[in-house]
Amino acid sequence: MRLSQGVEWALHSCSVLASLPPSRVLPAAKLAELYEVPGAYLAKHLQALSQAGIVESVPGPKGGYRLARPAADITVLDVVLAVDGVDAAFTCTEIRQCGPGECDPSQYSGACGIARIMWAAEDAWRASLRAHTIADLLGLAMREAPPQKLAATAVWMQEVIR
Amino acid sequence: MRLSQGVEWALHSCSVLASLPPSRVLPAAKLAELYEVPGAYLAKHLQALSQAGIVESVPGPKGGYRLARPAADITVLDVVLAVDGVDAAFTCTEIRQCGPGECDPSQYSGACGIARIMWAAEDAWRASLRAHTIADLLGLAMREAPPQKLAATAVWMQEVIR
DNA sequence: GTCCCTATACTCGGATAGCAAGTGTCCGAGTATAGGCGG
DNA sequence: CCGCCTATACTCGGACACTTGCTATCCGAGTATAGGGAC
Repeated sequence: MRLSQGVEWALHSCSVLASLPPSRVLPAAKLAELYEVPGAYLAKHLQALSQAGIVESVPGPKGGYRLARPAADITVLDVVLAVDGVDAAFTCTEIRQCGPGECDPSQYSGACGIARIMWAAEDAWRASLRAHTIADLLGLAMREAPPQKLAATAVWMQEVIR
Repeated sequence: MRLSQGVEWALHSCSVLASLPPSRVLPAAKLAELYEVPGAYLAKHLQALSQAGIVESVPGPKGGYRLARPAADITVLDVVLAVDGVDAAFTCTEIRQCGPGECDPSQYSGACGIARIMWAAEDAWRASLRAHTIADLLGLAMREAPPQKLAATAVWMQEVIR
């Protein structure tokens, strides 16, 4: 089980967008520059966030991205599902119904026990991610990043802000 | 995030192996027949379980696989990690250190906040899987499968058992 | 001087190649069995 | 009749193609701005 690289980028990007003044936007190219990642590829993930209604885009010059709602109303789970897809990691193919003594599917009450356990674990994973918001991420970064880094980022952002 | 198909097969296979009489074995080909899956591919996953010390193999005619320890001592997590790999789903590439104002890594105290949250969620997922054993799976199957299916499987197993 | 029009440049958005990992298959190494042979 | 030897057949184990999905990139559609011209 492996999580897409884009999840990390998307979470960091949302954290930065959360620090923008209201109604200001930041282009994808600048975000890519901030993290030294391929701009065109980061744009693809921001597109996914846009379609999920997490960020909204402003076209044209002076355009860019901003959060679509308050950072405290966006959970980490929202971002992860938007980038990585909403499908469950475990898919039950009902192989319990194969082999000797095949019965009518109606004979089985409820889902396969193995699937229930796997899905319960995923629910625990989702619940843990749902317990944190983008606002939490920004708070952590503000509190734990080196002061020198915070200052440099603030200066840089003043220059590229729209 | 997507879990390998082999995880489902491995869990079902372990559940069946748990129902074997002591010291008896079942060949991979018979397990594949029971679930109507490609035998050679299932063998690949059983190999992974063998290397992880979850099942042990008996070579030669009358050979096959059996659990390496009591079913109650094998957690679902053990099987999942053996088949899918032990690497964390989320990998932190420390992109927080990139961009303007780059500092010495020693300036950062502890892991990135985003990584901590993602890893905590994975811990919750692992804990949920660790709470169930192969013995639980067998119990569920015995209790919930249609009686007709249970009987047919028991007959089939008497024929192919080693 | 002011207003309007046009050309420009910059943004997002989706469609297009490349590559790694999961998927599926095959053949070789090793061993317990079954049959034949000798005593 | 009993024991030993050999050939056999069946098992696991690792090495080899193929497909799906993630990774990375490019070009076209749309818009706000800036400059120039007309009034």
